[in-house]
Amino acid sequence: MVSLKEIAKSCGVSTATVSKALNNKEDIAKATRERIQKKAAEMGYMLDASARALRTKRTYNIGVLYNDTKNAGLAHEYFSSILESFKKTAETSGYDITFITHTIDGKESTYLKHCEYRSFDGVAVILADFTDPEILELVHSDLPVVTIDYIYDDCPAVVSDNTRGLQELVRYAISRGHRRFAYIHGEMTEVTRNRMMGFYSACRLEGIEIEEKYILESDYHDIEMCAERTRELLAMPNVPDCIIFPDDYSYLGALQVLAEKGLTPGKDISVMSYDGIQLAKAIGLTTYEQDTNALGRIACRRLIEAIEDPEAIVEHSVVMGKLIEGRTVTQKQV
Amino acid sequence: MVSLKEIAKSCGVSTATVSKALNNKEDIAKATRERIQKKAAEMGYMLDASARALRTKRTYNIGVLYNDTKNAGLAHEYFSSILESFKKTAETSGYDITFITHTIDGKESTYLKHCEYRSFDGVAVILADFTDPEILELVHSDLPVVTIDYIYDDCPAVVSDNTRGLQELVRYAISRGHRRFAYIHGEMTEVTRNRMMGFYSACRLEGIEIEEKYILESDYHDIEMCAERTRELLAMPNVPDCIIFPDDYSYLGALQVLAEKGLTPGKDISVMSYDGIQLAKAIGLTTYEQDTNALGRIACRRLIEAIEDPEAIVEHSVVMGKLIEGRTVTQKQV
DNA sequence: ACTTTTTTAGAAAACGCTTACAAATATTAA
DNA sequence: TTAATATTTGTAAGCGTTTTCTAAAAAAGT
Repeated sequence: MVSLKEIAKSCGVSTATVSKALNNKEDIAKATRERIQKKAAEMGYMLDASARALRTKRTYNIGVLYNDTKNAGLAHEYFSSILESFKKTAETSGYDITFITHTIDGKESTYLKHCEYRSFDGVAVILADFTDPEILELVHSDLPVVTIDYIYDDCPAVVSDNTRGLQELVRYAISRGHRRFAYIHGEMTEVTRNRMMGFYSACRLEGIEIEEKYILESDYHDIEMCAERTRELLAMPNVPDCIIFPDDYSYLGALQVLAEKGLTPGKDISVMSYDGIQLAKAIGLTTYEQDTNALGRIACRRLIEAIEDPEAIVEHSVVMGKLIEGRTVTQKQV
Repeated sequence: MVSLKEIAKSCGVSTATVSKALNNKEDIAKATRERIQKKAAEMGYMLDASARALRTKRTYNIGVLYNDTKNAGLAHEYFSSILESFKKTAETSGYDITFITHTIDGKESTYLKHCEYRSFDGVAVILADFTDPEILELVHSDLPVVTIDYIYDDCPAVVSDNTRGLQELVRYAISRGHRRFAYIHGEMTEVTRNRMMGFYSACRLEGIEIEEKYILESDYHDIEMCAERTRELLAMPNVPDCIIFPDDYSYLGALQVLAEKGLTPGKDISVMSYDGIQLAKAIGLTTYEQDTNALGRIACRRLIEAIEDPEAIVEHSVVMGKLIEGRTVTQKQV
């Protein structure tokens, strides 16, 4: 490719001058600047990211980490949708996105090492086992890090208001006359704990008793397991009148089971879930939509702030979602 | 970070020697090599990718391009699932994945420029408007490129056997007694053309007449539009007995419409679609599963071949899918 | 013991860029 | 006009690697 040197030669100036001209530095005459920029464009000049990075210690490259081993990874719409919005925001700020792995040169390594190798300016941890020592190491390094849906005290985080989400769902169902809830929740992560807090507190506030047997653990994004739990639930003597599922996607498992039993959601039984992915809207599922767009955007902004101003105060942002009123919660007569 | 120089000092050798030792070059004594490697590990040395790239012109970084403006982008399970498998393969071969954009430094640019800027070793074009001049420019540059589901003569490609896929679907439905087909297909891309070829040829071979009015154009991944087309179809005087939809996801739109009309798929009417995403399996949809795993893996292998051996012959691989027999195609009495 | 060959290590340049500092030129002040 | 100041350009070093070529040391042949 054509380099600074060639432009310098062609313009009869030094490479320093060319560099300054192309970077719009102030200590260069306007006429020269323009002449050089024009020439550079003509010659099809393109900056070499490696060379600049080597010199400036800035890569304008952000590492994105996810290690959702168990389930869907990228295929999880929640994740991909956050990533998409993160990427867009990064793009307009001049940053690129590279996936973090823990292999370097085909050899096993650690996340942190990989980040050092690539000299990422910062890192976003989006969907991960936040107790993984390798991730802890990364988070506690001096690299700027932002986490999504998990809070470490010392680094910026963007979280969804999971507690409020479940509160709203429960209150909505109560307002439509439901009293006997079941909650099939996801695996016991921080997110789940928050949701359960919302669930219990809303019930208590409304004076509703929760029988423990109606609280079942499943997994996020796991259609099979969710189907199984639903089957268990429906086999109980006193079937609840409203079931809350871990997420929209896993609800698809339940959908089948309900059909088998001849139950129509929104008529014979009420169901709600969480996420608000497109699929949910398509099938009219009542759910709580996470604002993945905001999550990605804000996370990216926070990270870039942290990168560009190391003294920036660590902030934890909470992003509100909204109830999507589908057709799966019946209006009961009182 | 600790650099070659510091290891050199600490070991009392030159940086050249350290470099050779760490790269397992032959012209270094085994004892020194081991001593240096040990020391490097102790000191927590990590290679600097920028420096190496600057010197060697190899970044071990692959650019991935998708520009699915209209619809889902990353959220498309077909895409994310290919990407996931591509990424895994790249990882084990020592390559990282970075998204290609057409902004550099926050300013509009072109895909090709961005690739030059980042010095990608190669590029994968996965989901894109393959007629976009910017993409053509990229593909016809001298960068190694692999395309997925689209073939340019002069660069390696991995494609799904779309023609065969539709043939199998049609033949399956025919074997179960269907004769009156409707096909709501996606927008007119190469993929769609291939699928239609499969559709028409299978019908012809089985001596089945296709009425043009039963062939409707919709979009991939567009629930709304698919619902609308389905509605149109169901309003026709002679409702077809088997409808083929663009893809599993958009079928969700049809699902609603069918329910409205009181039609149960697999009982009152038969439906099939394409992709074989998890969702389809969950709801028992008869579909043709694309082997996204193989698509991603093979694409990555081809690309790395092209990168590492510029003389490698250009190969186009076709990946077979398989029919997923769900519960949405009835068995008719003859 | 002396040459020849092989093995091992180092010196130095280069990759493309930025930047502190010095130098040259133009502008203004006195 | 001359000195002081402001503006513009250039010099050169350095970022962390790799690599070619040279040199020294060790091993092998005579």
